[in-house]
Amino acid sequence: MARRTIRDVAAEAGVSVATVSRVLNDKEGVGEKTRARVLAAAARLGFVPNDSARRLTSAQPDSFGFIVRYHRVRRNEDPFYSAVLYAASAELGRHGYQLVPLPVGEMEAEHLRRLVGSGRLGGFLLAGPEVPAELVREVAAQGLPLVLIDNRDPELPNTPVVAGDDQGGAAQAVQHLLTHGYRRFACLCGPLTWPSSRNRYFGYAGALALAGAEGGARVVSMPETTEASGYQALLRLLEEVRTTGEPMPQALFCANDAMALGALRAAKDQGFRIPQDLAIVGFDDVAMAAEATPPLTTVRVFTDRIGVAAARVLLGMVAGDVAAPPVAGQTVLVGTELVVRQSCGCTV
Amino acid sequence: MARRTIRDVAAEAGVSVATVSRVLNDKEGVGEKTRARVLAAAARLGFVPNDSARRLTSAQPDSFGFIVRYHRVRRNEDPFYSAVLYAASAELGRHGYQLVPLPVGEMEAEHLRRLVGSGRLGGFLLAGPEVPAELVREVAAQGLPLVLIDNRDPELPNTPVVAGDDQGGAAQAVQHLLTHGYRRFACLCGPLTWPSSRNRYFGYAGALALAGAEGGARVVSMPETTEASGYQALLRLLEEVRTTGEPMPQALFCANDAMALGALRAAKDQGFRIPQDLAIVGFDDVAMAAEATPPLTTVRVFTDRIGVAAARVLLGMVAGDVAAPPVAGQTVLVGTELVVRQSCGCTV
DNA sequence: CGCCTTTGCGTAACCGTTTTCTCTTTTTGT
DNA sequence: ACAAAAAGAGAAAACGGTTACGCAAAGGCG
Repeated sequence: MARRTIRDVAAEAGVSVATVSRVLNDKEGVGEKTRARVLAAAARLGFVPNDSARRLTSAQPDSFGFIVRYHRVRRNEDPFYSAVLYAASAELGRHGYQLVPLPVGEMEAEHLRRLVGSGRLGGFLLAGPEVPAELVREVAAQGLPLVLIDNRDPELPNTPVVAGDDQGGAAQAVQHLLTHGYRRFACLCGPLTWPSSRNRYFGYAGALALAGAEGGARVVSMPETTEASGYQALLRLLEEVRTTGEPMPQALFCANDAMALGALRAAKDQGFRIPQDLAIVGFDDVAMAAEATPPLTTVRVFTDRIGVAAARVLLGMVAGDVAAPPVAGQTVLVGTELVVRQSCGCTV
Repeated sequence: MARRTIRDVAAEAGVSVATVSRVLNDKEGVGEKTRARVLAAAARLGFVPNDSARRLTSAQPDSFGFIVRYHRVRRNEDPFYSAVLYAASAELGRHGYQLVPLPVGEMEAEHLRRLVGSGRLGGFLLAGPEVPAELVREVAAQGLPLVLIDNRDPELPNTPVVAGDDQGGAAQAVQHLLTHGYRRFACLCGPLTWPSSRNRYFGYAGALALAGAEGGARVVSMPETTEASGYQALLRLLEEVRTTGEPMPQALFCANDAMALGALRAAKDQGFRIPQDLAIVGFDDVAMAAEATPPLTTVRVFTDRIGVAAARVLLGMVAGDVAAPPVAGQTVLVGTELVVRQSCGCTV
């Protein structure tokens, strides 16, 4: 079927093109009967409006950029944000927008300049804590809507943030460990400057303080959050226990599953039985978590929901698209879910 | 700075809009001096052409769809294709196109229909073996260029395919194992209907046949290629060895790192020393491979290059964009690289 | 040196929408 | 029943490019 234009629809319905346009854009000032007639004609002809022509006059943006640090994704190191990307893409697509993946390494390319320069970009989604600060500023300087995912930039105090509820999830995990009767804890995490590590630590420490657990909120912070870091972190913890003569923690809260898996390996290497000698819980619920020995109790992060939430905030920021624009400086926290397996001491 | 139009440039250069258009599109029929003058004027004004207006007349597509099975990416189960996506996106962007992520679950949405209906989509990249056949057919039925990544559909014999050199990489790995003096092998892999498992098995079996190794090309095929499958596969292999009374293999070739990691774990659980009692090599070179004990020797797959290659093939298929359109039915194999660590028996 | 073919450039129509302005028609108030 | 106001629908002018066509100047030829 040849492509139909608004004129074909007008002819088919016996009205003018202006009327068809009004009907298709839900503008008022069209009679009920005429409206129905136009709609029917459009459906009969299988009419699909031409985006380019529409954009030409209205000059509305038609896409958003999704910025993420390229090297992370490049070597299969972090599957996390691709789920966010897909979910956000689907949600924006539902509203007629496209989401363009913008790996950081390519930012300076002609592509981006054309996109921004031609006014097609309506804003940005910026994922992860490892995006260079100057890039964030450059993006912000475009004056376009910006939503941070799993990040937070002190220089952009009014930029909305969407993230998993790290603090709440961590508290939930610790509270579960407390029901097992454990009283001495340790936390293994990444740099406390990274929002996710920091918030998870806060949740852990807060829940412990609330419960009045012994020994305070012990923490081992590593420069990375990989499996290897988790392994090293446990060794370091053991070393500390040995030198200080303090009692060994009974339960370990790890800021992500990769670290938890590393700690689990290290603990087993050192002769600990898990969870009898040491309980471990992780965070994220990656695929491997369920397959560890013992299966890892962890906090599930709904990456797809984070993507959808971020997309909605962005949509709220482009004028006139959604009734309720976000409040300046707001943070949207997407709920988490405790997935109880066996590494915590449960025997399901 | 207010947005400049082609008319501004024409005025600035003292020529007509037609001439400016010709210069900007590298059409012939413009004098050298005039061309230079126009270019200078455009640069001076910071002119960026309006994509929508351009598309309105020429009706050229401006984006491509990247289709992948949604559920895989959703729960962080497969980071593989996101690297492909980003690389392809960057490459297409370099040529002025956008790449739109199209999770399979959303295919039927209004978004896709609009995209296809309004003629903006110039074709599709389709990643992975788990995309439903009827979807592939539906996409193919659009009559738009289609490139398969890590897939192959017997019903689409003339559709170009881009993939890693599974067979070559596997052969390379086996040849390396042969230099260690091993003569009895086994292969752990997923369904032999999946192109990647199948091709890796072929490379393994071929290299063995060429070397005349004992015991033929033993293989354990599992329905999945997860870490858990690898664990089970090794147990099954042991069981077979026990019941048949055949000698234990000396080296294991696994069709991906997840399975290799699982097999490694199982082997250690069964009291094998790696690599002294059993050598293991994997495929993919995921982040965890380097952190295993012992570090896993594996075949690195350049997911980013696969993305770029796929993008180039697609670009070659849209008329008039690249000089050399791909040959019908061609397959582009992206080279792999053996990463020697310690699980193969090397002591670096 | 005049005729014919190139070559270089400008004019204007067109692509498919949205939107302003205008002209009818209908509704409302008295 | 009549003027005034409101509502519905059409004509035409944008939007910012591309391109068919036409015309002038430059070059080739006998």
